[in-house]
Amino acid sequence: MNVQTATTSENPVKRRAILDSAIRTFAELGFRGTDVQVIADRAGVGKGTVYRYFGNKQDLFWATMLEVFLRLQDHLLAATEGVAEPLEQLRAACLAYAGFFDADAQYLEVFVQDRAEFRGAAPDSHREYHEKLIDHFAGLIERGIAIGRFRPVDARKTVISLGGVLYGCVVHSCYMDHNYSLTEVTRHAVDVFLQGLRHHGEPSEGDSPCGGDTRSSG
Amino acid sequence: MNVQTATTSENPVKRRAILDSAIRTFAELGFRGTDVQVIADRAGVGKGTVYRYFGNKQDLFWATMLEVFLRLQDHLLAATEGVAEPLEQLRAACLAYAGFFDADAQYLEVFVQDRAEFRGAAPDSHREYHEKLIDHFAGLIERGIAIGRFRPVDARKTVISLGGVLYGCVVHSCYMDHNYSLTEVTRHAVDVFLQGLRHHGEPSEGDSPCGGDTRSSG
Amino acid sequence: MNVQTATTSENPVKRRAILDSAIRTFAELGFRGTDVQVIADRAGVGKGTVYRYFGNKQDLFWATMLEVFLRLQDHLLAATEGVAEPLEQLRAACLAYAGFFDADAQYLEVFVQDRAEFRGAAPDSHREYHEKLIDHFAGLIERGIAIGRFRPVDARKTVISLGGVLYGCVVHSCYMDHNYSLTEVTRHAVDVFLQGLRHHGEPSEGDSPCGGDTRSSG
Amino acid sequence: MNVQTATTSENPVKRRAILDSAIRTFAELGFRGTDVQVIADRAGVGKGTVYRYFGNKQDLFWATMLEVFLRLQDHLLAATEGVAEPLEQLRAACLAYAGFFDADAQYLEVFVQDRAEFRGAAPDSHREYHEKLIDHFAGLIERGIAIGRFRPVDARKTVISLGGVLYGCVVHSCYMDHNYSLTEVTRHAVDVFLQGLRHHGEPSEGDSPCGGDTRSSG
DNA sequence: AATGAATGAGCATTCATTCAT
DNA sequence: TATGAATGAATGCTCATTCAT
Repeated sequence: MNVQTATTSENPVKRRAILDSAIRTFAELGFRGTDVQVIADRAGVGKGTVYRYFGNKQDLFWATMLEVFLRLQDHLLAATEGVAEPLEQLRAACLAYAGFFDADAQYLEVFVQDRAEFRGAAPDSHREYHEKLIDHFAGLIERGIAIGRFRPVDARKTVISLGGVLYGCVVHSCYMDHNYSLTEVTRHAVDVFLQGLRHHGEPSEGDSPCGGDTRSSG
Repeated sequence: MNVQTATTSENPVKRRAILDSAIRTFAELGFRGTDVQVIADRAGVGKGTVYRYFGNKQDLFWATMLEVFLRLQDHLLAATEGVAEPLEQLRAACLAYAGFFDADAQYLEVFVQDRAEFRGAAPDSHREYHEKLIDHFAGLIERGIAIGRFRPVDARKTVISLGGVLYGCVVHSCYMDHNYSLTEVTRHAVDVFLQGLRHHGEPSEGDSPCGGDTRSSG
Repeated sequence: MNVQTATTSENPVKRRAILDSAIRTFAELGFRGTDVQVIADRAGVGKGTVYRYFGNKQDLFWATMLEVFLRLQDHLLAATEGVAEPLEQLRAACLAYAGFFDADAQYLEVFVQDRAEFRGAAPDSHREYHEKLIDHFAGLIERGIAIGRFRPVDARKTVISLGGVLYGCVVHSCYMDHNYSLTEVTRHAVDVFLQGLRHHGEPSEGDSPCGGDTRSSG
Repeated sequence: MNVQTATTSENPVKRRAILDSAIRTFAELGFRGTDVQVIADRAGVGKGTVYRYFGNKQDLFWATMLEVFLRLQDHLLAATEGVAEPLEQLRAACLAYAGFFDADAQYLEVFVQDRAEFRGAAPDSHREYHEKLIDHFAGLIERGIAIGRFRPVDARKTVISLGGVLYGCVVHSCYMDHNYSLTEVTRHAVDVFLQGLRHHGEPSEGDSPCGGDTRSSG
């Protein structure tokens, strides 16, 4: 599912090593704070090799960002694979989102750096990946609406809002000394959000209104 | 409501000029990308003066961040002042949040830089401000629960989640080529979220379920 | 006779030290081969100071080149000051030209670097200095023609040719293992050239045809 | 007339391609500014091949320089082949020199780079070529003196001076905004110089004193 | 108190050269 | 023999911070 921009004979092992090193280093030091030499050292290659493979620091960062995005995407799709119910599929994706960043904080910081340094400016190729993922989940919501699970909301706008919700919860979680974990906060937000999305003709398909732990604070 | 760290005689006009210049410059160039000389130039003071007033670049940034936070806080409190209903007060605060950053993108970028560069690490003084604000809105929710407006959720966790929702919507909005404005996306998220927060014994207090434009996409 | 581009308070002593260091270093290592750090070290200032005073390496070089040009110009004008006869004045200037570069080979190499790296491209300000000097000597030749000392040649073209002759002799002198010194070769070329410039109605104003050492090779 | 340093089997076509590419690239970018990769690319060979054929960048440059020198030498000798009169032969050689560089500015820049980067330092083999050429023209002048065409000058010194004159005129020509072409300036210098070389017992062998265009400036 | 000249550590990028294939 | 991937030393320039005036 990954892309290979390799024009000439490139060693995929080295490419991967550099990318892993870049994720780690950009996450740790930030984009501006990262010395490419450090990435090279940690990847076990010469600095020149990094430039051979990725052109310059910015392109290297974008390749890094895309790599993280694709890993996230794989993670999300895998998490929703066996789930049939639209609402439960959505919830599964949301929890997978939280889990992805909770499991590896490096990925989170790469996302943050991307926003801070480039403000969403990215090669068009990246945009297309975003679009596709948005479309995927918008379709999911459309289906949920069609079968009466969701209120008749603007599906696309809802996906984008939900993206903001998820992004904000994981990124913002570092701010509070609260005892709630990243996943906990995100789960709560998702619970409430999905509850707000539900169609009101029927109170609920199960017993609990929106998942059991709404009140429990862990 | 501002803080004065001034040890000796300081000119508040100059202090304010530097702070305004810092907001503008950090927002435009980022923390690492900002040359303190530029801040000084734009403030019309010497570079040494900037260091006299704020010690070093990082402390200057934190002072800048606090200034923005306080302006946001003033804005939020002002927006909720006359509102009686807990839910409507909450909604008003949320919309004020969106409006604050929509009106001046500089504030947004300062927030983003803070997260990217310092990851929530900030002097304890800042923390206290955050805590107070969280407490304020947690109290609001508690009251809403008490009078049967909200479901019996964990108030504090809900405030923190809502903080993430708001932060995420405004910060993430730059990513999509979507036609939705920052405010629009945020309003939608807030609508859904607040709807999910409502107590279900009563369908709604007014006519519209959660604000009129849930479906409209313009 | 030097220019001071100083906009703010600059230390002329430091400026001069940097310029001297730059002449020495560019001459020794060439433009591309020169590390600005070396110039700074030899000048006894920080590298940042060099950039403060001259902006960048190229501008520093041009300032260096202009400095050398102005020193040469001073030298030429001083050498011709007391001489009345146009032809003798011209000869004196030519020998002064050779003497200037013979006395300090650094100047020569700076000229060479300028040609090699910038191919005559230079700020307009430099051009004006060149023009003025050419005009000066063209006027001299015009006068020599008017009083019958020189053949009726194109004065301006002759000055430019003579410039080439002088430049070529001093710059080219390093190529041969010949025993002739830079000055010797140049003097010979000048002798022959000036002889070719003379008006032929009168054999010579003195006894020797064009200077005594035309044949001597020591 | 070319040299073959080839130790083992070398492809002369490739060698020539590299040399042509080197002439073009060194002329365009300068010695230090030239990336050997570019030479290889333009020659259509691998970078390793360039190193196989020429050892290192400096040796490649010297081979390039020698190639240009030999082409110039061929050009000069060809131009003087049918000319009998020593003075006219000399003049023909001088004009051929100007024409050589006027026709292809690349050659000129290679010469300039050689002087700037290596200051005449070159393998002894090169020196021998220079010597031979100097001897050739010195002999010409000796003959001219013997038959009373030239004044009794030091022939060798005169050749070297003339070399400087020619070199200076062509190299220096880029400096002035004057309207004179490289050839024009050189021709004028040569006219005057040769005129100054003439024996004065006889005013002239032809009608014009030193070539027709001494005054014309077009 | 206010200033800005001076500093030098820090970093992105290039390119000559090597050597495994 | 020919190649080009890999390397790391080298260098132009920036900018946070200091301190003499």
